[in-house]
Amino acid sequence: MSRPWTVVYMGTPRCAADTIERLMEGPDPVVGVVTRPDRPAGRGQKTIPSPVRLVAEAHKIPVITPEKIRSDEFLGHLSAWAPDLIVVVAFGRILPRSVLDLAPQGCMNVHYSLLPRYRGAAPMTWALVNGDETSGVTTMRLVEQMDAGPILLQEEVPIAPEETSASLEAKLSPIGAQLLLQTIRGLKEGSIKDIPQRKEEATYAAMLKKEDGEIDWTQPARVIERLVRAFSPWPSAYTHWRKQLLKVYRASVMNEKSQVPPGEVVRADDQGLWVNTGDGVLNLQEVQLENRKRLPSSEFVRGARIEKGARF
RNA sequence: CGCGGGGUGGAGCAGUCCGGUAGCUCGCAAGGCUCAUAACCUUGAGGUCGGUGGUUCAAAUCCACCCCCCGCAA
Repeated sequence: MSRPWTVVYMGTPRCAADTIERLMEGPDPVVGVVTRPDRPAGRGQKTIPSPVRLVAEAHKIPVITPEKIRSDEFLGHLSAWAPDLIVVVAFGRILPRSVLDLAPQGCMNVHYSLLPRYRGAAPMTWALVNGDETSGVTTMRLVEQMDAGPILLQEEVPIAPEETSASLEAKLSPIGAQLLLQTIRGLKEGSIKDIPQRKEEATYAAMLKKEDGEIDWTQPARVIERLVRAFSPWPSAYTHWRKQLLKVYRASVMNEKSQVPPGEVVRADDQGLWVNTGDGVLNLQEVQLENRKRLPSSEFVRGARIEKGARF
């Protein structure tokens, strides 16, 4: 096999952290890491380092957290590291031409969808919202246009019936890491060739907005159930009850119809919280009222004194 | 100093404003009923009301500080 490639890694969240750990088990040394600056997070604006930063520091790899991607300072750092290859996983920033062209082997990206479908920030979530039966992971070369570069390798992964964004991410993350190693190996061997994306088949997975999680009770039960799964655990599907936010973490479609208006409680007992929708009854199985703990709905019902006829 | 809500038998909650017998829906135990049951009836056990200090004849309740949990925001 040919000589190792030095790699600079860019990424931020949990799945990117898992991936760099796997990458470091491979033959190619990670010589530098770029991640988002520590941000105030959680209550009391405590500053939290990104998951990728924690991993990098634990392995004593140099880390930079540039505020500006388009700066000479940033380019200077990258050049000093002189990477053969730049790997980008869920970094959350668009890279300029100058960065894309910096490494001899270019920039490679791991994306959690079967491109060209679901280009963009939240591919797994939107695949679940749409009720897709499969998702997947793609490695590709980065180009200036977001997620539009040539595909290197791709692996399809089935979506389980009760899949949530959290479970799908946990599933795709190691597969992506594996695919990344495989891609690098293949590129060295010359066994992989670029496959241009069919841009006419491209779809876009927009960044999630909180309001996207608001439940429209006139929708079919199965559509709402998918929304609940897709937005679990973040940003979560929600509705309102007595002027308070009620998050819904788990729901299941009941084989039952009701004549009451959509959003009305059909039944509330130790079997859960049954609510009518546009086309049938949905059982909210796990909920969380504002300021309270996340609970099985049977327990929520006990304390909240919510009854048949209540409206969301 | 980002904003806000909460901690009450094993679970989920009410009671706190206006201090005075520890309450609700469940769970648990025993007994009853029943062909039978996760159903129903009766009875019972189980609590230093997050902690410490203060005010008071008297504190779950009022005051001060501390610990823990959560929603918003990011």
